[in-house]
Amino acid sequence: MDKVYKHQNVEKKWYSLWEKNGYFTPQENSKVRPFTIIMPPPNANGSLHIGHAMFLTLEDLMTRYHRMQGIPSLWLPGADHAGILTQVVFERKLEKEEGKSRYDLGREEFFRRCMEFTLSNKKTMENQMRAVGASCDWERERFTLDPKFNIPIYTTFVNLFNDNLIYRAERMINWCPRCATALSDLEVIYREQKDPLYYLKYGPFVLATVRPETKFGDTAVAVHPNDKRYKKFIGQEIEFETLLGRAKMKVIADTAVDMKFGTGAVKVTPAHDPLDFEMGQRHHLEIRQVIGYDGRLNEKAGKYKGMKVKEARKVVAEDLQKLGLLEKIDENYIHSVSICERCKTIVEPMVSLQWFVKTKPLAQKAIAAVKKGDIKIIPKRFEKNYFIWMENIRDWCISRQLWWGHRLPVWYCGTSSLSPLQLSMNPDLKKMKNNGCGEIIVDVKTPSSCPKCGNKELIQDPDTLDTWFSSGQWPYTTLGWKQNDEKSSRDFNYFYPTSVMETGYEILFFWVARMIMLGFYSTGKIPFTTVYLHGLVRDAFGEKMSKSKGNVINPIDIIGKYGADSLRMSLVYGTSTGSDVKLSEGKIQAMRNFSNKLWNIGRFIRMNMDFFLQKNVEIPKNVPVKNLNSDDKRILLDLESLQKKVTRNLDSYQFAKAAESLYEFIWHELADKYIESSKTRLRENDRIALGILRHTYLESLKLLHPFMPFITEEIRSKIQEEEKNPLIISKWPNI
RNA sequence: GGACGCUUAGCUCAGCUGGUUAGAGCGUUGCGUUUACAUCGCAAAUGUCGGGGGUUCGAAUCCCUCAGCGUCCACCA
Repeated sequence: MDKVYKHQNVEKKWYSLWEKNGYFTPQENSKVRPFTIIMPPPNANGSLHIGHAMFLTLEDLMTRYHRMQGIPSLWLPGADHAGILTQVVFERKLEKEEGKSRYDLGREEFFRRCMEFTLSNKKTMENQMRAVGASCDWERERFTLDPKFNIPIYTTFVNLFNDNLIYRAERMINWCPRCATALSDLEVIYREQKDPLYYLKYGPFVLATVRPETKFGDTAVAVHPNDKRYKKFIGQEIEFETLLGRAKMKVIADTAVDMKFGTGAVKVTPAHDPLDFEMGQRHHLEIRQVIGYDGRLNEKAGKYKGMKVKEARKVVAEDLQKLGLLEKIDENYIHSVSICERCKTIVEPMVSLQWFVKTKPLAQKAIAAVKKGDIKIIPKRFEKNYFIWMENIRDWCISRQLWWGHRLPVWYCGTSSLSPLQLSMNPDLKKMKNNGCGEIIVDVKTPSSCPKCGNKELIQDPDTLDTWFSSGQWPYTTLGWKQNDEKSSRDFNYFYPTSVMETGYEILFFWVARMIMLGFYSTGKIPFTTVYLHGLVRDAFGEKMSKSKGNVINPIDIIGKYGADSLRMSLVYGTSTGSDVKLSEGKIQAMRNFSNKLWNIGRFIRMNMDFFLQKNVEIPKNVPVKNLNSDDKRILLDLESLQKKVTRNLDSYQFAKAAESLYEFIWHELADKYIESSKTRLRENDRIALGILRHTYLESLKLLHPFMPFITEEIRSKIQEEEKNPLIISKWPNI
């Protein structure tokens, strides 16, 4: 054995041995309830980052622990096509490397290239997951955009539609002009910034707005019904000067108006503001769209047509000033603007015909499942977040004008049913002659003809589904729901509902909440019984890791330098559930040192075993029961309490505590104390000392194996030749 | 605006249901190489446990309050 542990020589060797021997594939046993984790599928548009290493470590740890307990344990790996994110990443790459846009390639070619890109990333990531030591069942590996998932995903869509839980409607949505798609509320983030607040003269009123460029879409002025200042105007029509000549506008009263803000009177632009849209609905106001989907003003803005929003804002304000219609500007107004989560472009609220999931009825059951305790969220404090969000949930816009994703299972008979947006974005469809009756067909299978008029030339909705609509069904689609083959239904019946959903707290709403809603809806069962949430991995100073800050710790580099075991241990040790983890190279080094300590204990034992062999002293295979001295008794007692502690901690998801106890025991009890005190005894060929030492060490290796699988496997093979089974399938101590 | 979390040694954090001199790792300082390991061992130093108030025989630990930091949610023109 080398003086220093060299992970480079051992990690690959053990991984391929485990994989080749099929240890990752559970042996089904109808008498035992399995342990199942569905891996949160990493987005296949880059390579493995430290966040992935985090969940891989935790999930592997749980899987290995249960596997060693003799429970059929399935950890099902996968990859996510990650709709909008991958499209954005790939579009950037295309622009950078070839100077092309997606429109240059055309839809089919773009999809094909994007698939090529995704599959190649996916392959890289799979090997990187192997390097971390992930003992997942590759035979059951899944990919969200695999065509075989079309049927289950479409089935859910069709069922929801038939139950009136999916509907198509013209609603206010978030529009990203850069990505050219609608976004759900969750895909929008807010950024605080300072913008001028303009006070505009509207006849007898002065109105405050940050968006003078939308004034061409104004269809009313609103005041609070109790506002004494404006009471006399309510219900009247005022006439006043504008940039495009004289205009008339109704004055409405609505309680949504805050009397204390600005002048207490507000311009109402139903087409471009969510609050105004709602007011518009209540007062039956015209929705006058003045900003196009390209982020530019349209013909309704007269001479300002074609200007981008930002430019128009400036010019309009200047022109208003010239005409004396601008009373004042508050330059220090701070408010939050909504931006696209993926490309950081400012999002335009727009009224658009899209598809929505009616979430309230789905949320009720999902809330109840957690309230009743059928699903447990760890740490518990996140339950409150979950409840608050679920109780205030809004309908979910699931149609995207992207090319990368699942097409909607919706067909139109003729072009008349397509939305104006879809027609403008798809020139081919616009060119088509409208030769249908307008029927809308929602079906799992592509319909051959219109059931109403028999037309055979149906048009599939060009939109794609929100990526979370498919990943929200991940726990049951991966296990073969609606796959109609024997193995799939066996898997579904045996492994579903799954045991633990382990993921980052940042996707509790995006993903976990939707899985609970859709899982319940589609299968009538909860998708998992426990949700375990881990924190974000940050740098040593608590800063978020990012390429621009240069503080990124790349797990693959770390594995090359210190080994996967050190990385894994450093992601578990000294952390607390659901809290962010601070990681530094120093911490990883500390764990590498621990690996080396562990290695040298093994080396010390091996060395003594060799001395015994040379001297023809029999090496004890079992723990001697007689003639134990106080050191022996003490270490055995400590070992027993360690076994209990680690088991208890793992059962209660206290992984850090388990790791810390192991570290403490192995280094400071076994190495520092027991080994030191046994040295003289070993020199005198004391078989008891070697027997206890070896036994204690081998038992510790078992307990440590889920945390540090490679080194434990390697050392055990060196000091326990008589055992043919590797540690990965060894028996966890019965306590 | 609402919710949640954090504030304990130079740094990163344990201290759960209140009870002897407040702990660990890293770092610092001193000493050390006998059958493993210098990626090591032994030893030492360092804290009015964010401020204030309360409950209690007793509080880092429970309650109230203030402050700072962080995160999430929300349609503040």
